[in-house]
Amino acid sequence: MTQIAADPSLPLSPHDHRSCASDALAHAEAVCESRNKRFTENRRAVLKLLLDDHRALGAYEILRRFDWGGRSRAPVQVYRALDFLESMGLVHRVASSNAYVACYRLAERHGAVLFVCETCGVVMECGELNLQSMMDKLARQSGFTIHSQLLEAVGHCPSCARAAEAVDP
Amino acid sequence: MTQIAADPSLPLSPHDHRSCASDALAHAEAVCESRNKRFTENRRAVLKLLLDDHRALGAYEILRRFDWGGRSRAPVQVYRALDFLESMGLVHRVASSNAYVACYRLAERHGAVLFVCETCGVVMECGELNLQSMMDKLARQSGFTIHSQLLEAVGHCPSCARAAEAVDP
DNA sequence: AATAATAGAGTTACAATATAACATCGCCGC
DNA sequence: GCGGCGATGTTATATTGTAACTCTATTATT
Repeated sequence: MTQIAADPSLPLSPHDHRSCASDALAHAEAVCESRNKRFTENRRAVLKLLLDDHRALGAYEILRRFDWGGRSRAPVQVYRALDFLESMGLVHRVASSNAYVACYRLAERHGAVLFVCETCGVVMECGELNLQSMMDKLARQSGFTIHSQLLEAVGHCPSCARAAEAVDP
Repeated sequence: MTQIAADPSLPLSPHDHRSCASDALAHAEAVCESRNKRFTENRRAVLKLLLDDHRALGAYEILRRFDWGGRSRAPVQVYRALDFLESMGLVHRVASSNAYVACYRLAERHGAVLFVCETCGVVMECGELNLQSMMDKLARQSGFTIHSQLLEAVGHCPSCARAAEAVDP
């Protein structure tokens, strides 16, 4: 299994996105293989759409872009693929905008800290485990048992922040 | 302005909820007063419903419980009140369940770390600022500017955790 | 290869959540 | 009183997410 830890600021810096996306796709394939799950055409197609860039897409945006080839447009299909991909740790749900973003951290199933730019929509993902363990610690102090965490911040990515600065200094 | 920092595990421990709720209501009144905002009947009524206990309610659950007195049932009204209350820091939105919970930390406008029990629905709120500043720090390292944070954990409160243990050890 | 078991796809219909747009009301300062 | 403005009331609609059921494809078993 590949175990490449992507630079968190990857989406913000210029890079060869074609290989970035194809690596992630190959990784997805490997992950499914290793867990005896089927990486079907629908699942692949949805992931591919999300891998187009480092932005989050809503389920209905995916629905629109999806090639239905004569079949009837059904949100269910998209949600099923998304649920599967999320359970495999290949995409993350962005709760603050009801959207989904491909995961480029080619590591095992994991939580994520997401930074979402409210202007351009780019999503930066950090693997910062300290936050997650602090959350765990906090929970344990009160007897809480955590099943899943949600860590997001909404704001401006560096370039949109500069642009906003320029307009409203 | 009152500045009482509630014990984060308040919702989990037996307490005089009547006074707990009425304190929060009085606080809300004071907050609005001090910021020259009107604490109208609709806003008060929605907050009162949320103050019934330490659980989150969906907007449509509030809609159902709301006393409309002849007026037509409109989600908009509920959302408007919720938006206002949230902007005043009197309620928090629980993104993981599209719901809203009253805030019992009688302090100035603030973010929150929410622990949500997926069994009984109780919401525990922590004022842990370390998490928030860690998030800020992480953001700054990548040039991100944060406007708002979303910190939630879903799991089991102590008593539901014990119950789950008993069933499935 | 035939067959049973199961996971996924396809389809229709619908539930749940949230907002747009616009008219009207009521409070506050003048 | 009146003008401005924030809040309410109303209708309609947009957006997001599931239920329920059938059918097909893949895999395991014989």
